[in-house]
Amino acid sequence: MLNDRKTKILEAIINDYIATAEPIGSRTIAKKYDLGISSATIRNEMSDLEELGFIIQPHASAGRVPSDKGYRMYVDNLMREKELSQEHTKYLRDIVTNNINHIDYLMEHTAKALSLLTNYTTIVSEPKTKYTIVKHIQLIPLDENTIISVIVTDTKLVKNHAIHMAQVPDMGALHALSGILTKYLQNRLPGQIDAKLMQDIENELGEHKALLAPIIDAVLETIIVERDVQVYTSGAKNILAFPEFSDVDKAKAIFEALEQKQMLISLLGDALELGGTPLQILIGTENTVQEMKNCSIIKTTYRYGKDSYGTIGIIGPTRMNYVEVVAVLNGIVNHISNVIKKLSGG
Amino acid sequence: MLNDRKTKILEAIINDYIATAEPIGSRTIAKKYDLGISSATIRNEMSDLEELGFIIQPHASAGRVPSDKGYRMYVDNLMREKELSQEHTKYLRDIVTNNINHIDYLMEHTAKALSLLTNYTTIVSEPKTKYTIVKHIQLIPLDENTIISVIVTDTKLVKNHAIHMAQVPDMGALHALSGILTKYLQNRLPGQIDAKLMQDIENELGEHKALLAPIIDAVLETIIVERDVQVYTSGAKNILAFPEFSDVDKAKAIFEALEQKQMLISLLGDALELGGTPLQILIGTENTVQEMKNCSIIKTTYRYGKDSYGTIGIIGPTRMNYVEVVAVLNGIVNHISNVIKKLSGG
DNA sequence: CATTAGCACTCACATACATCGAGTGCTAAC
DNA sequence: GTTAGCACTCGATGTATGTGAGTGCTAATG
Repeated sequence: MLNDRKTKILEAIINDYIATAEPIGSRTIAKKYDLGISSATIRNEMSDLEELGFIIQPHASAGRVPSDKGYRMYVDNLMREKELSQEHTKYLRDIVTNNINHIDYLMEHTAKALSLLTNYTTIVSEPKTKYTIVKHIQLIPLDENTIISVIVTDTKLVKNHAIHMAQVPDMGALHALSGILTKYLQNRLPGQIDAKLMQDIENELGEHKALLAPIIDAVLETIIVERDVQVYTSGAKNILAFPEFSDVDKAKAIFEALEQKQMLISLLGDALELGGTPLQILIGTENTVQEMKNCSIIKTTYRYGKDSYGTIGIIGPTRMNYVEVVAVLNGIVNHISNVIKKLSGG
Repeated sequence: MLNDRKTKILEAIINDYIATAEPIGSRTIAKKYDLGISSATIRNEMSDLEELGFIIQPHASAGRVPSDKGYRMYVDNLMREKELSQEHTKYLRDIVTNNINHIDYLMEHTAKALSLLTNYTTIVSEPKTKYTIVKHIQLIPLDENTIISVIVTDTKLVKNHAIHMAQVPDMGALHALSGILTKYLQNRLPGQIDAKLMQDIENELGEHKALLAPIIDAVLETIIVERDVQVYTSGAKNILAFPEFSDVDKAKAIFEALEQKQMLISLLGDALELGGTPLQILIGTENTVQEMKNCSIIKTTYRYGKDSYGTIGIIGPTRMNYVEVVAVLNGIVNHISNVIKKLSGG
């Protein structure tokens, strides 16, 4: 651990660098922060801090810049948590309450709001449960040769598929078929849909057994959630505002990464496994994505109903405003969890 | 109209500039294109072309660059349409056939495919009809105090809303209620939902009349399509690859514009009114968005079922490859219309 | 008389070089 | 242990100069 004075100096460097993106020199610290010591003393301390790996000198005659290790120290020990302002709290709560019933709107607006408040890039992943199960299947006629299958899961996920056929059964038959399908497929895990079950359904469907295959496909597609975890991104353009990405090539690398859904998913990590753990901060090379080695990501999981978790992450340069982002993230996650709890009773 | 030689020179300048983004000089043309005239003659002709406004000299000792008027001439008179390669045709057709039943996947994958093929930015707007009408309303129980309302429209749009209540009616009641709601609200335009109709429904709903308000809200939200025209964007990062945007500030301006949904919608225009018209090309300042004055947009409408149209636009620098983009756009639009026609028989 | 060779001229861009200043490390004095 | 002082480093900035692609104009040419 560092002595008090070194700590203060490191903190000063980090705060200044977060604000200005310019290397900080000893004289600047001496003038700006009233530590009661001269620039020469600060120079000595900075030399030590560099030897310890907390700060880096970009070139011989420049000031110092925090290293990943420096930020890590800051985040773990120096940073004080901040309360979100009343105004922002209200803003986020309104977003959540207005959109809580539409998971897609909620995610879209949440992502947008967070990137607006923080001026960084936000990614949000759809909530998932370990095992999604079907609660209800409904067949709805659309026209002479199309029916829509609507599948509702326990996670309020509603998926619909169009099924084309020569002649659509009448309303009554469709309703009966919906009942049969729901009865057999309700509460099943994918592994439990076996040949015997299929045979049973087919028998009961009778003349309409041609419907079975497309429905089963639709059900499997719906409950095997990995199939399409939605990820929402917002505020990618904010990247361009930071001097560290004023080189177009660097900016381009980040943008390419951000358009790769698979990369985003792995960056956010598995919300289910992270479910319980608190907010996480990955600094620079601590995340494994090569293109993101100059970025930090702060992420946390939110609870959206029983056993259902999603992840929200905010990406910015390593010199991002950790305090602010942590406050905003904690705020939004609490709002979502609270509103959901109030609605569903747990 | 220009004489043959001027035309050839203008064409050479435009082709070269599209390929290289560098101003073209008279010597370059003389060497590269075998026009049988010397650079001096070309200089004279270029001087005329500049006077006529088709090309511009960025500064006194530079070559020439096409003006918006030059591109307009090229697009209207010089450009030859190109067939899309077999490989790309197949690629696009597969995208369409694999996703045709999921309008959201279709749009997402179409946008992605187009930006991949063209290396420009793609925006796609959801198909709409002038008047969306409700075909079916279904209430589905989710848990003790939540039901899901599923609203299916004639455009295969399926929207769902969660409705929270103290005590959810049983399955049978929900089914009956679905029938009543469908009966009254089916085939209505928003303007036709008046006080009298509401009263009729309320009477028939009896003890469940508390359901009416949220359902009506959901229906209105669904059929008043302006409420949320979805717009999908893909390949924004491609902007960064063009030297005309190597200045980060210019790139940033474009990105900000691209994140404004309202701007995109107005840029694409009203698909319904454009429905019949062929592909459109807006060059540079011909579009009204200030930030896009160095960009061209090529857009066209696709037909997604009866009276249902959406728009696809591709945005690039004014020196974009018009020939290629036109071929790709015509290709995808035909695929979508054809597949839809085959499926729905009209 | 349209075309072209030739030439002086222009101007963005690159290169070289001097200067400046923020910042450092080291030493010696306090 | 702290600090004043100083020589030193090196990126950034400014200035001069050269280079080359490109032009417009003029006079010669078939």
